[in-house]
Amino acid sequence: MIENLVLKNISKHISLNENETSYFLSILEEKKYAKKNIILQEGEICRTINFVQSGTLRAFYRDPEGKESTIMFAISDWWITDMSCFINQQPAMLNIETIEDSLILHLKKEDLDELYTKIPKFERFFRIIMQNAYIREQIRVIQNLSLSAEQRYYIFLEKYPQVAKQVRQKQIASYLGITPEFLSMIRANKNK
Amino acid sequence: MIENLVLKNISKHISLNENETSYFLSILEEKKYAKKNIILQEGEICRTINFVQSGTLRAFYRDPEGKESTIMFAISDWWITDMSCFINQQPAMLNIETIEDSLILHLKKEDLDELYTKIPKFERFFRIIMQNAYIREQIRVIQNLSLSAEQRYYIFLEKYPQVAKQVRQKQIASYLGITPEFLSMIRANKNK
DNA sequence: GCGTTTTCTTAAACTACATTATTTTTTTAC
DNA sequence: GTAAAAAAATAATGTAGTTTAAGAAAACGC
Repeated sequence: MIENLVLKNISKHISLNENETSYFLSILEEKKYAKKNIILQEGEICRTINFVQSGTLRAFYRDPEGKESTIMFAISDWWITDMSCFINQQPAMLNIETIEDSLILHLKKEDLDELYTKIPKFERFFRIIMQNAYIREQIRVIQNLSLSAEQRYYIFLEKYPQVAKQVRQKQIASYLGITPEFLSMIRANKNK
Repeated sequence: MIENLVLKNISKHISLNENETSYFLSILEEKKYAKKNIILQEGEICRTINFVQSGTLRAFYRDPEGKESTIMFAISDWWITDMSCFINQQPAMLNIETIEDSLILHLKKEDLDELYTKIPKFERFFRIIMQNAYIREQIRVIQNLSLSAEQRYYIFLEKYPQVAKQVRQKQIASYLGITPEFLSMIRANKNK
């Protein structure tokens, strides 16, 4: 069944009865995207938080000169959005694109706000999701400040081996904050 | 009254009745610290999340060679902890020190867990706190990846003018991920 | 208030990573 | 399956930020 994965994801932190489950499922909108589709474009209001049923997504910032910085990858079982713009319902800073064919569940801001009041347990669920996201970003900041590009690359490979297989090297480079050319040099050095 | 500030902080996102208020206050432990005191040392279990009534705090990572990276500053009205180690009740990666004489309210992990079950509104409160922290860190990652040290410095000055006045330049440099010498050069350039 | 310690500044030499350009390899489109 | 496009590798040159060192200014301890 299609909904299994998101319910399993929810059940890691809270448990729902039948009514709650069916209400929750009723506010999700499922959409299929082919690979290389933009699901959120910078400037556009970011209306949904998104659960990846299957596929691979990438969120990235594009600076005024066109240089891309990858902010996060999301694979099956992850939540992804431009959180800042989703919460404030403002034009997105980030772009989110599919890297593989993907099946996404969209949850609208207004439906989430209603969900919090109808089923307060979801406050707990998203408190934990936000907490984990904060911890992840904080660790990334520490690593960006204290480690060399080479160290960050090998940590990335260890931490996200699945992602590393699915995405282009230039996208990994842009996640690490280096050029594809320099990542290429790092990889060439490993045999020395 | 001493407790006013934390109650005002809470009331930004949820409202408490009298019983709830007094229960919440009863689990906070207030402590005074002189300037340059360590309130959390790396390696020690991080048992509390901390609210700054007054003063200034700094959380930093010290790498094996002794180089420090400032992860965050906290002034009056902010919450601060080593979130990763607080949540998992593990040895801290970070150190937290006072930069000025400070008055801190400590909230223990076990009391917070109980608070969530006794007054579920606090799930909402900390959901919002975590969400804001996540958004802040994500924006910091974007800026670290896409901007020069000079640009990051001027953004820091604009965003945290209060902090900038209270902390040493070498601490700002370690927040930006550059050496104090290079920050000094950036500042010298501003007149050119 | 004064000596000591820490921080800040300046400057020269150095390095991690960027840029540009070219070639080779992989992916994509039909 | 093959041509075209995109990505990856390699290498030379360039630069943002580091390191080291030394002097000046500010903060600290008593």
